[in-house]
Amino acid sequence: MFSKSCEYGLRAVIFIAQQSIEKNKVNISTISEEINSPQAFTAKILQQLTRNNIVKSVKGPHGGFTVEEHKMDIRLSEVVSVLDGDSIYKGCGLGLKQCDANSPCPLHYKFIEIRDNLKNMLENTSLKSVINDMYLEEIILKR
Amino acid sequence: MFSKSCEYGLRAVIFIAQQSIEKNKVNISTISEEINSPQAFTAKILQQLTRNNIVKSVKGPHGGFTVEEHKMDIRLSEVVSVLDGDSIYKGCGLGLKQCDANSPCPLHYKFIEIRDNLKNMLENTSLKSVINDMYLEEIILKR
DNA sequence: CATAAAAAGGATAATAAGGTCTTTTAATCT
DNA sequence: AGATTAAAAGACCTTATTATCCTTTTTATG
Ligand code: FES
Ligand code: FES
Repeated sequence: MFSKSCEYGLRAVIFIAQQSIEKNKVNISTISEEINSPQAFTAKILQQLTRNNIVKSVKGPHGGFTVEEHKMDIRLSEVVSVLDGDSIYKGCGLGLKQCDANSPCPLHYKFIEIRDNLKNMLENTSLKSVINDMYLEEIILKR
Repeated sequence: MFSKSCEYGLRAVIFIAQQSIEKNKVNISTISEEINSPQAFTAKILQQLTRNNIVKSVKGPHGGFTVEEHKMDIRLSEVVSVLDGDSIYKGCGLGLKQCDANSPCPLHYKFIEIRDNLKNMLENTSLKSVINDMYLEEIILKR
């Protein structure tokens, strides 16, 4: 469904956001431990997220990553489109160059329903709401 | 969503099935032209589908591929699991090694809903029904 | 100001996915 | 039987993704 980058990226952002709420900055080695991801690769992904203003990074001693208060409202869809582009929202399920209701592929109508559900789910899910849900039940970011 | 193999494979099977209903065998070069896919690669994919008894192949002059009458009832889910395995039906959206409601990831409940929709769609869609739908409207397999 | 901590950036390596080519096997038709 | 046609099989190549390593830059603090 998502690329590895995107999977790690989502887990990382969620972890950082959660820690930011508790006023903690977290560094890459902590992040990759807590979400069980390859450290250097995760650093690369976080660079992208930083450049796209999804997370904030601070260099130097006591530096690390945070999600700023006003960024808690961003939707998971934004994280996904930074890391995986938007082909998942727009592409044809059978790989045709363009998905278009005017000349649909055999799966078009059935597929766009699922694709749109995914899109809506990601667009309606804010980082904040994910974090809130995590306090209601034992939720994990690594296994 | 699906791998390239799976996209080409689904398109190929649908094309072959459609031709089989019209009593035509089709060879690889026709298939790859009609679904706009790389020929040699498509041949590889069809080998897999043949080994898994989804399509039937006949060598030699007037050979080619067909979908036999009694195979018209197979579900798209079978084609997908032959080509892409079943991680798409079972895997965690955030890439955890196992998806498990007992220790869910932050997206678990929202994600399994979409994943199950996809699964059901594929399990409820037979090859025959896809072909039938194609006679009702202008549907395309290449672009 | 030196030092240490941390992210950023560049280069490279490993693996997987996507794709091609050549040889072998089998069927059909003179 | 021999020529021809077509798929099967396997070796090989290419590209993209995933992952690591190492150097540079930034910055807080003693
Ligand atoms: S054309 Fe294939 S999903 Fe729309
Ligand atoms: S644990 Fe992640 S989707 Fe179920």
